[in-house]
Amino acid sequence: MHNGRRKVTLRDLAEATGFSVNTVSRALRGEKRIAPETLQKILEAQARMGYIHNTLASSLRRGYTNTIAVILGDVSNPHFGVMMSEIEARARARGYAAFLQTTSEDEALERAAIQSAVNKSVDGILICPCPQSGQNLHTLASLGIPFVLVGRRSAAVDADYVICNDELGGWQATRALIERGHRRILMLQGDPEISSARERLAGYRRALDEAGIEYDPRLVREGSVMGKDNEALYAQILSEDLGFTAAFAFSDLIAWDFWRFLHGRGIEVPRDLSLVGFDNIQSRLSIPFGLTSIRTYKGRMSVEAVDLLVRRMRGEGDPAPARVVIDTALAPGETVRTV
Amino acid sequence: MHNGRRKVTLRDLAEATGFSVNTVSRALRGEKRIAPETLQKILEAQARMGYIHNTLASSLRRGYTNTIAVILGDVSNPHFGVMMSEIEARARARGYAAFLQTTSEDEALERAAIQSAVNKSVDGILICPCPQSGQNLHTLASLGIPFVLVGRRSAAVDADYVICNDELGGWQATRALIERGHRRILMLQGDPEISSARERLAGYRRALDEAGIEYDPRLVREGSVMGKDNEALYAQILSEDLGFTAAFAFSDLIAWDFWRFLHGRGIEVPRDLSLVGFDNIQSRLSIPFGLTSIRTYKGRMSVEAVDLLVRRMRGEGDPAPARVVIDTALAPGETVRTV
DNA sequence: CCGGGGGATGTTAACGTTAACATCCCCTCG
DNA sequence: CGAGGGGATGTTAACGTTAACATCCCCCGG
Repeated sequence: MHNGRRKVTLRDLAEATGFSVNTVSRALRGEKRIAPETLQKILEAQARMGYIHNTLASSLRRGYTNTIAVILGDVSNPHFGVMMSEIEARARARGYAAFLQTTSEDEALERAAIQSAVNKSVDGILICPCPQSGQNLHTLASLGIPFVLVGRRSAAVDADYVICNDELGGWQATRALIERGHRRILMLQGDPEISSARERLAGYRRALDEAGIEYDPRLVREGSVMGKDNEALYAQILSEDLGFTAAFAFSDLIAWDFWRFLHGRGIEVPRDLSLVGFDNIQSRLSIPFGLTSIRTYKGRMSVEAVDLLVRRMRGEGDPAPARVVIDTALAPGETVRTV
Repeated sequence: MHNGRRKVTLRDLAEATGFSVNTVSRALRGEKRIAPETLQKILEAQARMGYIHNTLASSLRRGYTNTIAVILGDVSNPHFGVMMSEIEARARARGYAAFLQTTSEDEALERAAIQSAVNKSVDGILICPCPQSGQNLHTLASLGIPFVLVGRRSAAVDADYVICNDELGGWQATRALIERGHRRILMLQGDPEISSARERLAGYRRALDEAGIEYDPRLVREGSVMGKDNEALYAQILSEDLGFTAAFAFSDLIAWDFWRFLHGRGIEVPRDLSLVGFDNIQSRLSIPFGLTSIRTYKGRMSVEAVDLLVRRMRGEGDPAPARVVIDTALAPGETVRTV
């Protein structure tokens, strides 16, 4: 039992073993030119004295940290929770620690998160940009630190990105409803400031076009990405008598919110309204009454994003921005009814 | 636009403005004894040259990092996702960055996570100990770095903890079933190596006792905490003809797994079996067919845990270990049927 | 027998910041 | 008018590690 009073440093080990600080450092890092018995003495002293390597000092001297920052909106959303989990695992496998920062989809918090990551000298950043993040990304790009956009892209910077095929997903969701006879489909679009919201809408429109259904802009409604405080919006929508028989929500979270709201008004899913979400966050939670959704391959996206970032940090690979788009798939559930 | 070629340091600012490094440092930190025009010149140079404060060097010199590590099993579980989100927000409000590390409920990964956190000189640690983590906690305690257990406690160390009242939760869940006429209640206990599993079982037994129902150990089954690979267990349980009409699962995640398994065997919830989970992860996802569960107050737990840790890091407060237990509540759902 | 090569270790400086201490100057008060 | 005080700034060393370079010694080959 050590009385954690003062930290044990390389110098302490050096004094205890009679070797120089440098020799101790090299021994602990596993360099070759060390006599076996020297190594043994040093390792023994390390264990006995409870030496702990100081990554701060090491990183300062070496100039890199083997750490990446992961900047996401909100890990309380299982979609991001799973993404974080997968990213962390992949990063660890590639020798990097992953540092989570959350933005609550707020531009100022995102700016602070980037700032903090850069201050900490992370070697690279994975970021799912929040709405209005153009300036932040612009700043980030000017810093010269490698970064990869995950889940959303941005017109503000010509940067690497790894996203799912949102246009396809939007098409698949809408198509699933059209095939069951729906022709007036509400779209809870989320925030059109983010690319995935715009592209899912594009897929929605393409599906309508292909089916010869006229696009009605009154059926497309914007809302907050995190789904907070959307009740007024839902009430407004119901009051307008738009005649829709189905809804496609930007995310499962928003779909649940809407579902709960409808239930409170006596409107049942799928009896009175069919519903499709996005992200398939119930992949693990899947239950017999599951929400029909669009599956995104979070594991593949995470691996691609981490590996791409690792290549950038190492200066390997094609210098042109990589654009990785991973197709989505329909995740059948029980919330779509034939009309 | 700067060509991020080389980092701009205090020395560069000093040379550019003609002041000493120390003056620049003090100016940027907002110390008082700085002439207004000096401050202005320095701030201008900072903006112009794109100076970025190096937290590594600063922390090394100052001896603290204003960072805490949060060590959890698995953020892909919304329960932990929400906890992380709440902890991060509270930590930020108290002036600390929160660093997430995940263990996958594995003792070796937990050890690595603690090691990594300590290497990074975090000022404190919040940890939800995995099964078999006794030795890890013991090591951690010997290091003298402040830490607080969150969500689970441990017999291995007499440390601060903030947990929910698992015994009460277990009682509430079981009681809810008993009140609806159930007398043979399966308990999917999870891993009895963790305190919450043991205490929820204690609550289960107390509820049975109070109702005069005999305890049948065959109805209590252990399983993996993360719920992975429990299918064989579920099959085994069904094959035993135990005559239970209800089940109480260690967590919502395990409840969902079991539910899905049952559905695959043609057994419907709640028609054929009533089901109660724990954690109420659907608080946000709540739907008309929601799982009956036990609500844990994750926001309060997070605030208590962070605030307690902050007190420890500052050396304030009662030196005796704090034991914070926050009561749970029944979260009514649709998965309990009267028999 | 001597030069050279290479393995083992030591010496020194540097990473970028901060804190303690020193200095300088000007203004005020006795 | 001189001592003293305090504001503004500079000098120096240190945080703990690592890398470049230097040194020493032993052994081998010519």
